[in-house]
Amino acid sequence: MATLRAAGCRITRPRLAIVEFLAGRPDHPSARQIHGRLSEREPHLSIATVYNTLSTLVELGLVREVEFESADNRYDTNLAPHINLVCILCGAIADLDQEPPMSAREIHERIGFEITEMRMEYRGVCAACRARGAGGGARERRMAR
Amino acid sequence: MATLRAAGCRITRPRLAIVEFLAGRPDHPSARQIHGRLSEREPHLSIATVYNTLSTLVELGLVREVEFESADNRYDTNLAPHINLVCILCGAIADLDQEPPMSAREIHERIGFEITEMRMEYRGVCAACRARGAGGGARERRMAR
DNA sequence: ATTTTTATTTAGAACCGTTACAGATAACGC
DNA sequence: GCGTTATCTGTAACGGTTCTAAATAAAAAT
Repeated sequence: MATLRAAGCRITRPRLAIVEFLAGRPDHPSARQIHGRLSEREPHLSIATVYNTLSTLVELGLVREVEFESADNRYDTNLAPHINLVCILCGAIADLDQEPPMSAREIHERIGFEITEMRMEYRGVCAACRARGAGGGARERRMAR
Repeated sequence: MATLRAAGCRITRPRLAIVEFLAGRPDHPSARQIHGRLSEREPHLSIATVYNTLSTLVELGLVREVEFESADNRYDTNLAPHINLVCILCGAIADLDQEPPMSAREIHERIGFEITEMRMEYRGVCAACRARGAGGGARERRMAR
């Protein structure tokens, strides 16, 4: 919020709602999820505003946009290096703090590629879904998308 | 090709063209790139056929579909664990063989998450683009998408 | 306080990669 | 060759995201 103000952004009702919503969640909600949830108390909130706000948050470095296969983009407030554990059954995304397997500096020295962003993603079945006895049928997998 | 036949798939002209095209490329072409290139000699090749064929190749485990941010999906014939180096200027994608930072077994033991797929992606500027003196302007970056 | 400025919001259309569909085509088994 | 049916083609539909123009409201100026 302070960062927004410092950047010369106006503090508006939709922005407050979206930032508050993001602050209270450890998972990685999608634009659609944010819009769906907030619509209950902000009936006129436009999906375009959600995208606009997320985009300024990304520009300010407060949030990271992450694209997943066959699913909506997710918005991640954990900016430290970590692995995204994506459950292919329920769609939940959890973080696992972990350094990347090769540092940006090492890659730069070895092949001259200059890293600006690193990402690690593991897909599979989360503990909850396994406990629930979900065998991993195609139907459930489709549902999670 | 043998795998296709073994799976009971018919060997058709479009399939031959697409498999041959993929075999001769170390990069990760997108469906659109494949279609664009092959259209020169196969003028009636439909984009739908490219997607269909890629999808069966993925099912047979011959190719991996990889989704990238702000870009078409790419189809990767390197099935070993590796890092994808994505150039944000020219869009090139290179592989860097590298074991993942934490094994599937270790994650399973620690938090009960069962891995089916791992992915590592580093984004940045490739050596060629840096040599070319591309400062990294917003215009070039937009072009690469 | 009121007015002015202009960033932001809204609703809806446009966009674009991908997928679904229906009819036409052509591999493969006989 | 012939028939069966998987596959292909062209096009429409889909869905998440982005764009646009008009309306609104936050902050600055008066």
